[in-house]
Amino acid sequence: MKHDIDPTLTPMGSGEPAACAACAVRNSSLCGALSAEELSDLNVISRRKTLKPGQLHVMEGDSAKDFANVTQGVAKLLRGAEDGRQQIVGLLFASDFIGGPMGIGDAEEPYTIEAVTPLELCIFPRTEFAKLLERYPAMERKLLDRTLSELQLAREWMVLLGRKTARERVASFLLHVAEKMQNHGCHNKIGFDLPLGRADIADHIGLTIETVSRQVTELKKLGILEMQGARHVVSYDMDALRTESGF
Amino acid sequence: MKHDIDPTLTPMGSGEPAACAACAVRNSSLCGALSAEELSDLNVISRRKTLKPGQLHVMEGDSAKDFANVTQGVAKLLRGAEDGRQQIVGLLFASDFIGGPMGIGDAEEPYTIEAVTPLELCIFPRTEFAKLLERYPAMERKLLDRTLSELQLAREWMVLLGRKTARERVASFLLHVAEKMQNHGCHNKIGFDLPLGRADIADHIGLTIETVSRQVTELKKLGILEMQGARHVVSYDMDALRTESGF
DNA sequence: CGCATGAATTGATCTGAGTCAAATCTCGGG
DNA sequence: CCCGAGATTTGACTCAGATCAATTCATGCG
Repeated sequence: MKHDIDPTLTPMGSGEPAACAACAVRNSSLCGALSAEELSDLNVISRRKTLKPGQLHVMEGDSAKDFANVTQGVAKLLRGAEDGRQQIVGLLFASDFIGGPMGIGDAEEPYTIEAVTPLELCIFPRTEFAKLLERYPAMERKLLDRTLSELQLAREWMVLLGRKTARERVASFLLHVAEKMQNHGCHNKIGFDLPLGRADIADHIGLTIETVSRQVTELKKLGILEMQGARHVVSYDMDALRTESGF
Repeated sequence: MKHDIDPTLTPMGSGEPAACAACAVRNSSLCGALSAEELSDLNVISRRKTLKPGQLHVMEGDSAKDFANVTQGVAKLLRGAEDGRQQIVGLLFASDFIGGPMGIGDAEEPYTIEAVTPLELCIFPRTEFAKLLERYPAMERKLLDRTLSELQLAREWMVLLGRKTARERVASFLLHVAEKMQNHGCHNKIGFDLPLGRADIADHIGLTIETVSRQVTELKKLGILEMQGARHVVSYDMDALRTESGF
């Protein structure tokens, strides 16, 4: 457990006037809905937060204090039971937005959010950000669009968890990560890194570590992919991987 | 397969000026965001659609033509594979809103929607409804809130599908339905009807018909509930049911 | 550069839920 | 009220994936 290490918080705002403008996810995140001038409204309320792998951003049950944007790295969204069983209900990549219940009043964090790689967040106090959403409908619309795609993804995952075999789950997971992580390669052959270890993969696709491992081995034997270390995947045939991923 | 029976479509609008005002889900649906006068904007574009159990409202892959409100009955939202496996990714009850991707352009229906009980929908043409959303931010906000709760529910279901045992799944499902269906009873003892048959329950919680049936039998043996016919549940101890439902 | 430690793989065995196959129940229609 | 089709339950057996138990591998550190 490395959960006790304190994350780093850096104020932005007036000191760095162009912080938002220079942001790596400026265009792909919610902020993309704002013009350069409007952006300064956001700039003044934002703070940067840096987390090391394993550190928690928020914990299930905490009172929700702010919204955030992921500017770098990968985080996992998880729900756990006392007995150790846990389910990763989502992964957060650069430009993803964090902000569960939108009501203005108090609210509880529905999930624990933990950094899986070094993580950089841009956080906004809850009430102030809510005001901005009201002022800039384009941003609220963008949030709605994103929420709808997350809903769709969650339901996709319900199909995976409810009806797919172990093989199909692993193949689907690899395809999902390949899409999200910048990868090199072309056509049918690409390489990419897994942000998660086997334990987290297992918790995301509803299997055990051992089963994940065995399925990866089988995909290697089928000549569909090759591992370079435990984290780097090279797929020789993405189409075949797609076939293995089921419907 | 009863899918070929045509549903009934009735125009509303000018002929029935007060149609919306008299609507059963007036206050609990999105429309609750509108004042009595504003409601007429909605009234003129809405049509009523009636489906019998088993009839489809839309099919996965169709081009999305409209949004809708459920005014009565229960529908299931499902995604299927060619080989017969299918997963119910959600249930729609009275006052739930139907409208997947919000973009103004063309879009595909992501799921098949099928009536499980006699169903009554209030449908709105896609583009016209989108315009109304822009005109009435309160309605758009309400849509965002609803979408967020659906996302939360979907993730809850991911936990069920990914980590819960058969017993826990059946108990969780019963609790979910008990909340959604109007039920009579008090305290710890309540009775309610299951809108779904065993096959649909199985497809919703990622089990087989037989396993669902066996788990229901066991819950009976434990004295937690009693069945009156296959569809009516009487639970003598909701707390015990909650315990069985796992985390 | 070797060593230690946690992560990943592999193997052997077990088991919860699936599959296949009958009963049995239920309920609408005649 | 009875009948029959479809839904549900029950039973016997199987199997995919879990569990338990060693290896083997990778990587960071002294």
